[in-house]
Formats: sequence, C-alpha cells, structure tokens
Amino acid sequence: MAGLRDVASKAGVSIATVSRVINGAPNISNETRVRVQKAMKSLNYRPSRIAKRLRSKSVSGNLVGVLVPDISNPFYIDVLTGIEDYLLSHQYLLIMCNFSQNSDKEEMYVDALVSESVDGLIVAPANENDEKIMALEKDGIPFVCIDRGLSNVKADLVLVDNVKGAYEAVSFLLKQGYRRIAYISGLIEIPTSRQRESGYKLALEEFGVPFNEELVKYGDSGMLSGIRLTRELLAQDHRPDAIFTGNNLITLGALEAITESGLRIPQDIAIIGFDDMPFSGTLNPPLTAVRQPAYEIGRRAAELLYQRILEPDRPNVKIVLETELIIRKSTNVKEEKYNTVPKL
Amino acid sequence: MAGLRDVASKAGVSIATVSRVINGAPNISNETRVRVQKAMKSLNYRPSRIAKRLRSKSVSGNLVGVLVPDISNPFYIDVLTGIEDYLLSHQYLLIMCNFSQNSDKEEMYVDALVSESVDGLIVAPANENDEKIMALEKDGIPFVCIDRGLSNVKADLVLVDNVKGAYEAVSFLLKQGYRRIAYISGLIEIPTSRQRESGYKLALEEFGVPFNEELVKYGDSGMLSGIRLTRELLAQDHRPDAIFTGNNLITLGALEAITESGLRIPQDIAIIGFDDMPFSGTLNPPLTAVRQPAYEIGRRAAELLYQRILEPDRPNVKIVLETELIIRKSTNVKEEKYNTVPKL
DNA sequence: TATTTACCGGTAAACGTTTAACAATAAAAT
DNA sequence: ATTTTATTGTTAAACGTTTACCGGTAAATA
Repeated sequence: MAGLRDVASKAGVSIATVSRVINGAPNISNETRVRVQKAMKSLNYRPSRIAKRLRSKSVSGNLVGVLVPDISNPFYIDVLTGIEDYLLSHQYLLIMCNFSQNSDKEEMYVDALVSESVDGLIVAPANENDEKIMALEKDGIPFVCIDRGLSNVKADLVLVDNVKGAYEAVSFLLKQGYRRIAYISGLIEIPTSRQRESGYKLALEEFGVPFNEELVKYGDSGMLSGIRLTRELLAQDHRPDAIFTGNNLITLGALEAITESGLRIPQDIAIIGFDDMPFSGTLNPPLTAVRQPAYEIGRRAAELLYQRILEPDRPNVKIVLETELIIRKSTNVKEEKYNTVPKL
Repeated sequence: MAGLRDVASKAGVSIATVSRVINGAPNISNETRVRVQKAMKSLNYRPSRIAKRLRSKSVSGNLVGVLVPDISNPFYIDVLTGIEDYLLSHQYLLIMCNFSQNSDKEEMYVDALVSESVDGLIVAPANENDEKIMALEKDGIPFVCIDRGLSNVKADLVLVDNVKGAYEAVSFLLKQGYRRIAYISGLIEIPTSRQRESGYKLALEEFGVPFNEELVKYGDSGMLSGIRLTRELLAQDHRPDAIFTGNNLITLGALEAITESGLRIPQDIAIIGFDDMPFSGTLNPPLTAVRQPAYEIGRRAAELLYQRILEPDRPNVKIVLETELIIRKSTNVKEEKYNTVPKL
C-alpha cells in the first residue's frame, strides 16, 4: 500500500505538496499538480480514509451511518436508495446497518458507528425512548430520525402522517361497506404502529362503528407474524370482512394466509396495506395500499443530515410528507347493498 | 469523547493497563479489571476503531465490506442477511455498498473500502474481467466472490450451478408442452446471465426444439427492463407461450407486462423465474421459480472470508450450491394434447 | 533595483490507539 | 531471607494523514 511519502518521492515533491494537491489547496502550479496526480495513478495510491479521519475529526471524514430496522422490508430499501443517491453525490460514503428490529443489535451498531467516527447518523429509532440515540445529542453527533421520532429530544425528523394515512385507508374501507375491519399491528414499541392504530380507531369512530378489540392483533412486524395473526383472525367465529395491515411484511403474510384459507379477495375478505411496494400491482390480487414516499423520505433525511453536519447548531426541522391511497383490486365493493356512504 | 487516557486517569491506572483489559491481555487482576470497566461505563467510553485500525493494520480491524449489485433485488437481501448473521457473530462490522449494476460506482466503492482499511471484501463482480476486483489480489486484500467469478484469477467463490438451474427450469416447461419459450436475460456482462442462457439453450437442444433468436431479449437486470422486453415479446406476431426470466426483477416486470396485456397465466402464457422470492407464493399467480439458497450463499461466503482473513494463504475454494425448482401455478400444463414427455 | 507574489520544501505536532521493552512493586514460594 | 511470580507503570515508537509555520527560490511587478 503506497503512502503519502511514496507518492511524494515518486513525484519528486514533498509530502506537504502532495497533500495540497489532494485537498485542492490553492497556490499549486498546474505542472506539479499533474506530476503528483500521475505519481498517484502509477502507484495506485489510495489515501487512507482512517488516517484522515483520525487526524482531523473536526473536518469531515465523509462517512455517515444508517440504521435500518429491517432490510427485508422493501420500504426501507427505497429509503436507503434515496439516502444513498443524495449522499453519494455529496461525496459521502455510507455504512448501512440492519438491526432487525432488535434493540440490542441497534445499540451495538450505534456504538460501532460512533467508534468509526462517522460524521453523522440516519436512524429509525427502535422506540421513542431509545436511550442510545438520545445520547447522540449529548455527544454532539449529528443525526436525523426517519419514520419515527424521539420523545423529549429535539432532532431533525422526516416521516409521514401515519394517523392520517391509516384514517384514509380505513375510511375507504368503511365507505366501501366493510364493517368488521381488523388491524394487524407491527411491534407495539414502534410509534408508527400506534399511530396507525389511532388512525384506524379514528375512522371507526367517525363512521359510528364500535371498536372491537378482538379485531386488533399485535405482532412483530415480520411476515411470519403476519401469517400467524391472519390465521387467528380467520379462525374467529365471526371473521373480519377486511384487514388493514400495519406494514409491508405483514401484508405479504396476510396475503399468504388468506390464500391458503381459500377465501377470495376481495369478495370474501378485503385487504389494504400500509406501504406500497414496487410489485404491489402484480400481487394476487393487485393490492390497495397506503403509499409512503419512501425514496423521498430517504433523500430529505440525507439532505437534513448533510446540512446539520455543515451547520451543527441550526434549528431542528421536522418534515412531514404526504401519503397516498393507491386503490387497486384488493378492496373492491363487498356487496351492492353496502355501497353507500353512511351518515356521519 | 472520552479517550484511553481519560479512562486511565478515572480508574487510577495507566493507559497500558486500560488497553490490556480492553484487549483481554493475560495477567490482569480481577480487581483492576472491574475498576477499569466501571470507568469505561461511567465515561461512556467507546474505543476509536479508526485509531485501532490505523495503529495495527496487521491485526484485525473487525471490519469487512460487501459490494452488492442491486439492493432492490430480494435475492441480495437474503444474501446480505446470511453474511451479516455470520459476521456479526464473529464480531465483525459490515459496510454494505450498493453499486446498482454500475461499474463506475463499483470502482468508487472498492477504492473507498480499501481506503477504510477493511479486513476483507465480499463482492459480486460486475463482470468476470473486473479489474478493480482483480487488483485486490495483488494488493493482498482478502476477498471472496459471490454469484459470479473472475476469469484467470484464483479467488474464493460461492455460487449456484446456473446452467443446471436454467436447464431444469426450461426442461420443465418443455415437458409441460411449451414450445415457444422466450428467455429474458439480465445484463449480458454478468456471467450468470450467459450461464442461464446456456442452460436454456441446452434444454431446447435436448428436446429438439430449434433455437429462435427472436425469443431471446437482453436487458439491464431491472424491473423496468423486464416490463419493456416482455411487451416486445407479447407484441410479436407469433408470441411465446412461455417466458423464462433471468432474474427476480425481470420476473416482476414480466408479470406486470403480462397482467397489463390481459393474457392469462398460465393458460395463455407461462412464466418461470430464476430466483424465488419470499412472496412468490402470493404473486398472481403463484410463481414457479428456480430457488437459489441465497441466505446460505451469504453465510458460506462470510465463512470463507473469515477463514481467509485468519489464514491468507490457504488454498482457494469454490462452493457450488444446489438450486431447486419450486413448482407453483404460473406454469401449469398448457393443453392436454401436449402433456407428454417428448422422445429424446 | 527593490519588492511583492506565487510556489514549494522542511519540519513537527497531533489524532487515539497498540505494542514492546523495561522497571517497579508487592505478594507468594522457597 | 531470598527468589520467584504476578501485576502494573513508564516511556516511546508507530500507523498515515493534516495542518501550521517558517524558510527559500524564482518570477513578476513596481
């Protein structure tokens, strides 16, 4: 591995000069610049990012970490893509870490990333009292939250209005005539799970449909959990006529369980998912879903982090993006007689 | 940020002692060990991984990089999970980089990872002549290839028998009576694309079906490409009666295009995909697919890398895993009269 | 001619560890 | 009482950069 001095001696200049051309310092002649660059090429020189970060922590090391709750969820893939696109165009390298909805793993990764002297972090906290994340503020490490916030801690945040998104979804079901609407929640620790439940309840209330706790199931945000809980719902004496699922993977699990039961969607049971997916249109049947602007969430979060790194003391901002209800075939009208909007 | 000396003074010991307890050196009394550990806790001390890596490159920095061709492909997500599970249990931190099937981006990431002094790399090379990856061998940086190998370079490698997998898939279609079988290829630079085409041709040949170049389309391994090429196939005067798709995303694109055309699967046209997905069973219709043991590929690759880091000069190994044909509903028998195995 | 300007060299400290060599102390064993 | 052993301290170099400061040379300007 060639170092700074190797390049310097090869180019016949001092290490200071090499450093100057690398960092684009002024007052360097074009001639020496190209000579140094040639030496770097021929030696296949790669500046040590770690030496650079170690030496000048004050200056940017061009490295940020991202903590993703579940990499098997397509939603986060889109978020990641948005983050990466923005950061890459600003010469930042990304360390992506998947903590699998596991707080311990999340803690470990936070420590590791801080140990790596990242310039900043983008994270979807495991819960709103996530101490490890809150500690970042005290340590003065720039970070921005996505999808979920922290209580009592000011931090940059970008997310969607989950209550509203859920409300619109369930309202739609109610307008279509569905009355026994179930909700399958993700992990109860995750704020979004509870917000979506709030939206669900709000819609029920507004349509005068009494809340029935038998119709709400709590799981772990994974596909297997979605399968299991849907089976439980379908096994009930008076099974639901529609299911509102708390996230992508639960939706896929629910679809699997319904398919296996032989029930037809949407004739026998409707399903509407929170989060759209790239292939939602080719599911069986094409899925009605609440779309989050995942890519945009990632891009905006990256932008906020970038700005905060440059200006650590600027005021916090919270960006709330809009959801969109994508109506496909999994929620068609149940029966003609119900196809009226109830009195409010 | 507390440093080694802060901990030392807090615990009333020397920095050497602190370093000793951190690195589990022998000859340390239990008393001082707990005293130091307490000091670390109270100061929220996090050893600087970069200082450690800088100082002792010979020793492991517990960091590896992974270069993934396309993070939007569920196959690589499973591979990543396998890699992460293994590496995490061996105290390694992972830097995941998504180069989006883009050679330039891949090059940039390789440089960045080497600059980060990673202990090793796991990579799916953009093509078999990938110079940046081949250069790693000369630089003495441990790496293992997944999914695709390099020509003329010995390196650890774990993949599946793509020819065989494709052969079995297309053979199955032929046995079911399909005769106009199309193949939609991923990027032609990727060895797997060509290997799968070989398997496709092999099956045709064995069944005495002449190769028809109109039925082979080449794209960029993405979903949009799958949509476009499927549309082209369907627009042909004599459209195919089955499609064999070169990867996951192409499959999803093909499904979308077929659905939009109004054709029924499998009555009007069958489809069989290379790569299974967690939700393949809930697609419309449930997808027949060639399953790769993605998680296992990742786990084995991580294992090989770990071993190579420990023993850089051990002989190279190549692990070939088995594919499995998962028969679902997208390839049912076309018509009764064809439902016989042709003479070979 | 005198002075400014532009460019570059040399040197050294610093970042936070690891590691080796050696010394020092106290407790345990002989 | 002497030797051994276990534990800890001290010191310093090293990893590959950045950065600042000062010194020097040559060309351009006054």
